[in-house]
Amino acid sequence: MDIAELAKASGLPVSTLRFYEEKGLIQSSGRSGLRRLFSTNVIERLTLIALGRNAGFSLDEIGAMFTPEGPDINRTLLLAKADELDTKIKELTSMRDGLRHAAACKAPNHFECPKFLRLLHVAGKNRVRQPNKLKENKLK
Amino acid sequence: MDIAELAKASGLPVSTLRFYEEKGLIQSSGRSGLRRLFSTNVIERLTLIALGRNAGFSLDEIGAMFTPEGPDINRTLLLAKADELDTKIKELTSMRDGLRHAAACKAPNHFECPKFLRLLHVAGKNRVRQPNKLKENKLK
DNA sequence: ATACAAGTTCAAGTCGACTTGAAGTCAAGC
DNA sequence: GCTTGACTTCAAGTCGACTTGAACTTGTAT
Repeated sequence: MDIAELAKASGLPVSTLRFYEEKGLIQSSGRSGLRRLFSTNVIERLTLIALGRNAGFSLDEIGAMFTPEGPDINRTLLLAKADELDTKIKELTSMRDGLRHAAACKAPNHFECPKFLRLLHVAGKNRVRQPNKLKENKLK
Repeated sequence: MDIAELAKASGLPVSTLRFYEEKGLIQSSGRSGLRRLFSTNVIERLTLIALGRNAGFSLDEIGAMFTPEGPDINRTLLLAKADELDTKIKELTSMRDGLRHAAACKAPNHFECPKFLRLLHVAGKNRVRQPNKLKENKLK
């Protein structure tokens, strides 16, 4: 399929697809004239990239998980990333509970509520920078 | 306390603290000459900001959760954010399972493994941009 | 043959979240 | 009274992840 079809199928702008190809995250299976041709499996790959981004991994990190540079360097990396996710899941869970509690709490301000403060101190490590919202493109 | 102490206590660079103050995310309780003075409760606030960032919220979103602009606009917002987190937690969980499986799987490549593909398709929405790692500053 | 929509390249621009640099202020120690 | 070091402001720079624009090529449709 051509780049427009892939864009449609993946929900990503063509500019992003070209950008990802340049970065080596996906590859076109050939050209018809100038035009890139993609096989359908890149859709899966794009989904995986989206998942990784959503999980907070950078494009470079995602790229590293794809390419099997060594024998099982990759395997180790994947497990390390899975562990990172475990940590993050715990953090998000306390954050979520904290928000729910904050919304329900009677205390004049949350910093006076002991329950909130407890939640707040449970998490309190492993901070990661991460800005920028995607502007409305759903995959699938 | 002065800005250097706060930096030490929070693990954040002073440049970040000034930046956050400019953005209205924290406030100094006064000045001694030119120098900002902070009360210790900003540490809690900074922890909260860190948590929010880690959860994928932008500084503006975090700011919105703090300021009680209306009567219970805030409450609604907090609950909405909590729901976003629920979604994200589910996604991260499948991602984590996917990674663990991928690390263990015998299939020649993961796209040929049905279990992996199933996991892959379970999540597949709600993508969010988010780059940039923090360069080693632990809070607390 | 000719237009045109959709593809292409490459350079430059944008956005959020900070960081860095230049230039100035000021209390404390010599 | 002068240096020093920690603070200050304000403008500009950086980084990742894309997006946009200008200029060019090409396969179909008239």
